[in-house]
Amino acid sequence: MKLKEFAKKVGLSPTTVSRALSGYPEVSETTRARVAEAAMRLGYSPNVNAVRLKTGRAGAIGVVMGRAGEFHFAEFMAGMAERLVAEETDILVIPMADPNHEDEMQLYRRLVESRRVDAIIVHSPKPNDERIALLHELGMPFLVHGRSAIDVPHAWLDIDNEAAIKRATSHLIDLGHRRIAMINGRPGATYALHRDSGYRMALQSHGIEPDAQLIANGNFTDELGFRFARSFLEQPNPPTAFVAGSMMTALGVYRAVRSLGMQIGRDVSVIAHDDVFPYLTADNMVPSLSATRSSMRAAGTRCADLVLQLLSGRSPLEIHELWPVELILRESTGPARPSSP
Amino acid sequence: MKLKEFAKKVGLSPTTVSRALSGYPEVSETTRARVAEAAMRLGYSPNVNAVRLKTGRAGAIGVVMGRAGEFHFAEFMAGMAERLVAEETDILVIPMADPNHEDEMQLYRRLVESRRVDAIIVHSPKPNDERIALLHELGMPFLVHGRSAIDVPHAWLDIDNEAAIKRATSHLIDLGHRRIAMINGRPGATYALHRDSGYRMALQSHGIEPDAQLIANGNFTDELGFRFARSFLEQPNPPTAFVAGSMMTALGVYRAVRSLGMQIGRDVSVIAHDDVFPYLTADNMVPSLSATRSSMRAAGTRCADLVLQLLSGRSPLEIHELWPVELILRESTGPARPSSP
DNA sequence: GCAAATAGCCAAACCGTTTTCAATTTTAGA
DNA sequence: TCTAAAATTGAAAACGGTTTGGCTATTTGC
Repeated sequence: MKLKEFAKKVGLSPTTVSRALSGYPEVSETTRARVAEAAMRLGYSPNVNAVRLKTGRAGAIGVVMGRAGEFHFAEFMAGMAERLVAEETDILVIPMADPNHEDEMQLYRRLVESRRVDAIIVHSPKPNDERIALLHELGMPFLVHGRSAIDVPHAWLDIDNEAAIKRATSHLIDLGHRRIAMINGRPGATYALHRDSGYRMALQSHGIEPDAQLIANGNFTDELGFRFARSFLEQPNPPTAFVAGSMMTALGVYRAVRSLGMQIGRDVSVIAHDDVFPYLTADNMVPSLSATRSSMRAAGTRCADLVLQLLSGRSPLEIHELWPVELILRESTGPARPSSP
Repeated sequence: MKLKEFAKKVGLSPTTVSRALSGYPEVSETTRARVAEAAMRLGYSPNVNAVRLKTGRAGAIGVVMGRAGEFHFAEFMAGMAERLVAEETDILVIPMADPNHEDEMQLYRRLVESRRVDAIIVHSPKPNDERIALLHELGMPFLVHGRSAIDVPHAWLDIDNEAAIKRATSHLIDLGHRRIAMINGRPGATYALHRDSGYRMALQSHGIEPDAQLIANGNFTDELGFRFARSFLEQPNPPTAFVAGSMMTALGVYRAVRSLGMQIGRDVSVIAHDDVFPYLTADNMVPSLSATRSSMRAAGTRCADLVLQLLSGRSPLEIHELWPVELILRESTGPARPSSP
C-alpha cells in the first residue's frame, strides 16, 4: 500500500501521515496514535527505497568480507546484529573479489559512491591503512575495528593486544620458561604487530633475546598451528611454551605437542588468544586452555553501537576505545621443567 | 554526480545515457562506448536508491541470521560472496531478535514488506516450515537451503543427509560395530530428521534395534560433543562407534574418548559430518577423521547462483538440487574390537 | 476583546533514476 | 531521388516517499 492510499484511508494528508510515523513534533499526540494504529492494522510501511532516495540514508552498515571466510566474522556480525535488531539498520556484507590491493581500494570507492551504506566497518587495519585514508577523503563515516597509526582522524575500537600478549608472555617467563614460541597472525595487520611487540617487550624486559626461529606468522588455522608447533618442537633447542594467536591455532599446537608424546601444561605450556566462541571453548579443552580472552561478539555489539553514534553526529575523534584483555589461567600453563642438559 | 549533469557533459540526454549504461539495444555501439568511457573517467555511477525506487529491485539477497552465531554461516556467506561479487547484488544480513516463533514470522513479513531484498534464503527448514508458506503467500522469491516437506512450491538445494548418514552408519556396521551412538543437531530441522532417519535405516537393515540411550540432539559445539560422548561411554553398555553431526562435535568426541584412556580408531570409531572449513580440517586431526563431506562454501555459491536464476524468471519448481555427500575414510574408523564379555 | 503566537495540517516541490511515447535521423529498397 | 522502415535519441511522466513553506484554527498575553 502506498502512502497516498493509506493517508486517504486514515483521512489525513500524506504529509501529516509521514510526519506522524516519523515522530515529528508538529503532529498532535492523538493523531499520531491514530495513524500508528491504522498503520499497524492495515499493514502500511513506507517503501524503503523511496525513503532512502529522499533522505539520502541507506539504512545499512557495510562490512567487507574477505575470501578467507574467517570464523571470527560470523561472531562479530552476530554481535552487531544484537545491537542493530532494534534499529532500522541492516548489515550489508560486501564480498571482496581478490585481496589484490588495487581492487580492494576500487571496491571501497565504489561502495561509497553507490551510497548503499551509511557507514563502513573496517577490519584488521594496517598501521598505514589506505582504506582509512580513502574513506576519510571520501567523507564516508567509518569505524575501524582494530587500530591504525595512520595520521587521519578516525573512530576505532580495539582490544589491547600488546598488553595482553605481553602479560601472557611475562606470565610464562615468571613460570620459568625461557624458550617461548610465538604463532602470530598474518603479518601486516596492526594487531599482529602489536602482539609481536607485546611478546618482544616481555622477553626483553626479562633479558631474553627473541629468537626468530621461534616466531611464525600465518592464518589462524589448526593446520598451521600444528605445523609450526611441530617444527618448533623438533628444533635442537625447542620451546617449552607457546603463545598462540587463536583457538584454532591452539588446537593445532595441542595436537603437535601430543603427537610428540609430550604433555600440555607439564612439558609444554600454551596460552592462546580466545575470542570466545560458543562452539569451541577454552575451558573445555583437555587440558583446559589458558587464554587471553576478549569477546568478539561483544566487540561487534559495541562497534554497531559506536557506528550508530557516529551516524547521529558524534565526532570520530571522540570515539576511541581500547578494551583490556583478560588473562585466564587454566591447566595448559605450568612451571617450566628443568631442561635435561 | 547526477545523471543529468553527467549527460550534459557527455552531450547526450539522460535517457540515452541511462540506456547506454544499462546495455539497452536501442543505443548505438559507438555511443555506448563513449558513454561507458566517460562514466569511467568522470566517475559517474547511478544512485542506487533512485534505481531501486524506480525499478523496484533491491539489489540484495536476504539471509536471516539467528543468535546462535553458527560457524557454518560465515562459510556459506563466503560462498555466496564468491558468486555475487561479479553481480550487482549484495548480501543483506538480517538479525533475528528472538528465536520466538511469532517474532520470527513477523520478521520475515516485515522484511518482505520493506522491499529491502529481492529474494531470501531460508536456512535449516523444518518439515512443515511456516516461513516457506509465508514467503510463498507473500510472493517473495526464495530459496530453501535444506528441505521441507511442506506442500508449497519452492526452490531448494540440500545435501543428501539421509544417504550420507546411512552410508556412514552402514560402514560402521560393516566394520563390526553394533553399538553406534549418534550425536545429531538440534531437533526439529529437517536435516536432523534426515540424519536420524539415515541412521535408523542403516541399523534396521542390519537388524539392529536403535537404542534411545545412544542418541542425542543439540547444538554443534565441542562441549556437547564431549558431554554426550562421555556420558554414552560411561554407560554400562557403551558404544564402540560414533556418528557426529559436525567438526566441533567431533572435537568433543575425540576429547571424551581420550579422557577415558581409549584410542580413537581402535577402541572407538568416529565419523563426523564435515562442512569443509579452511581453519579446521578433518585430515589434520589426530588420528585423521573419517567424515561425510560436503562443502558449505560450494553450497553458498550455488545457492547464490540459483537465486539469481530465480530472479531472472526461472520457475522455483525447476530448482531442486540434492547433492550427494562423500564419505571419506581416514584413521578414525576401524574394525570393532571384540568386546570383553 | 483583540493582536500575536502557536498548533496542527496540507499542497506542492523534490530526491535521481528508468521508461513510455514520440520525434528525429539513417538506412534500405525501388 | 524519393519513400518506407529501421535505428537512434529525447522530453516528460512516473517511482513513493519527505520536507519546505503556507494556511487555518486555536490559544495565549495584555
